[in-house]
Amino acid sequence: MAIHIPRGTADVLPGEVELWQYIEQKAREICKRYNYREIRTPIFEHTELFHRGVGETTDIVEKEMYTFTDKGDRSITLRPEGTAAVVRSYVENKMYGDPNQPTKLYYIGQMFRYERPQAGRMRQFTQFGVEAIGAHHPSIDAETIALAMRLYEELGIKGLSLEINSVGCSTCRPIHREHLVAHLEERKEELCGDCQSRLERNPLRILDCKNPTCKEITKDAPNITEHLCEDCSPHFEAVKKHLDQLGIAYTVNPRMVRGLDYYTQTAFEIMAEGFGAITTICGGGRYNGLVEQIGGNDMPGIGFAMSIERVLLTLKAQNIELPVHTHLDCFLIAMGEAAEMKSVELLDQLRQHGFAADKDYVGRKMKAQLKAADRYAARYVLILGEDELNKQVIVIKNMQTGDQQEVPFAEMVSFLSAH
RNA sequence: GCGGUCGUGGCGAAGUGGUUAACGCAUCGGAUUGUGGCUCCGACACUCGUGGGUUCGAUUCCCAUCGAUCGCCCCA
Repeated sequence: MAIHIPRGTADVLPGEVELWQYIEQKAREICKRYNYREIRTPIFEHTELFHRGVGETTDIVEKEMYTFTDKGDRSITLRPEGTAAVVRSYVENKMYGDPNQPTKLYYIGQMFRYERPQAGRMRQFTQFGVEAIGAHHPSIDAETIALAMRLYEELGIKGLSLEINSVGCSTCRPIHREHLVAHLEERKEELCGDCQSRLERNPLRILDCKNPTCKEITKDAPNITEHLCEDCSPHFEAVKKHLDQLGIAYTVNPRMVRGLDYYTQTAFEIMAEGFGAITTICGGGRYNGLVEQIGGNDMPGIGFAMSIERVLLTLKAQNIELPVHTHLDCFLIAMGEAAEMKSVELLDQLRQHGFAADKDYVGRKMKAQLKAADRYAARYVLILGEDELNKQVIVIKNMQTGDQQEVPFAEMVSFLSAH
């Protein structure tokens, strides 16, 4: 029996991988312009990192992690997200000591979460993420949001919408939490089962529940934005002003609560019209307590992550063709054994001069070889038979025009370079 | 973790409790001894997801399982 790919994973095959490369290249480009530099951290980390970083009560930590014990009896976890690891590295490598602050980093890499797969949700998926650590200024909040939005725009994605919120900080959140719990306690019995348990553990999340009854109950519940403290409130206002200045449209969604515990103040999501039930293609926010949580000093940070898979699904749903071209410059056809021998030398020459070139390896007839050249979208077919070999020339055929001419071996490369 | 739909050649897709399981695309060959994209002809290939059950007989019916896919939850 054949062995099957594990559930929730996918092979990226030639034909599609070019799209990945294009998006990754675009992401790297834009990061360069915004002065973010790449960081590569391990695929696995000590489990403890995510417990402390992401939060004990989150779904990710509670039920979605790939955790195992290694041969040294360490608890290891395949990273479910990128931020905790980047922050760990920031602290471990003392990046706060670098005079260039904030530390602006980006990553592109595989993440792992044990979930039921569906459109846009895989067990192994790829995130492009950005982190700016060491600055509290609202302009950096706006900048990270802008970076994501500009990338989508440059890829041609339409129907983008940005939702923002402030989830407060350790000063204002407890106050809001009190108000919220007091409001919800009155109708506790009517809440859905999930929300009843959330009431004690993470009441903020009830605001985000999709259950109609819960929605009704939370309709006039106090919003966090009403309780923002003297630090958070002006910060949020300033972030909005900066977005206005950048001409980036947004809506404030006071109900948006992100599912990772480390978020403080700014939280945002970018949605796109597209595929299936999932519309969020980017999520992020500020995490001012995280560096300390992971053992560093008191440093603020902000970042986002987007799934390349979801970007691809969105592009596909919107019928957007990325400008990726796969073609061959030259396809060599040799007739007869002597010509075949010479042709491998010529083929190697072409490759050394930078041409993408190939030949037939399975003994096809000339007609079939021309068809193969067509399939490879070859610009030129080079034909070498007995006659040509004797005359030390090769026939170069332009596949678009059909024109062909004999060119001496010595002039083959310069002829092709000139065309 | 819960629910819906679905598993037949490389791909797409019919179909039946009973000898050789349609067809289309693709591939290879020929028409056209060394010239592609069109046309015609021919050829090739299938454990009918896996395991078990019912039956004289199962790809078909039943059960289980695995997988795919979509949705819920959650998230990117």
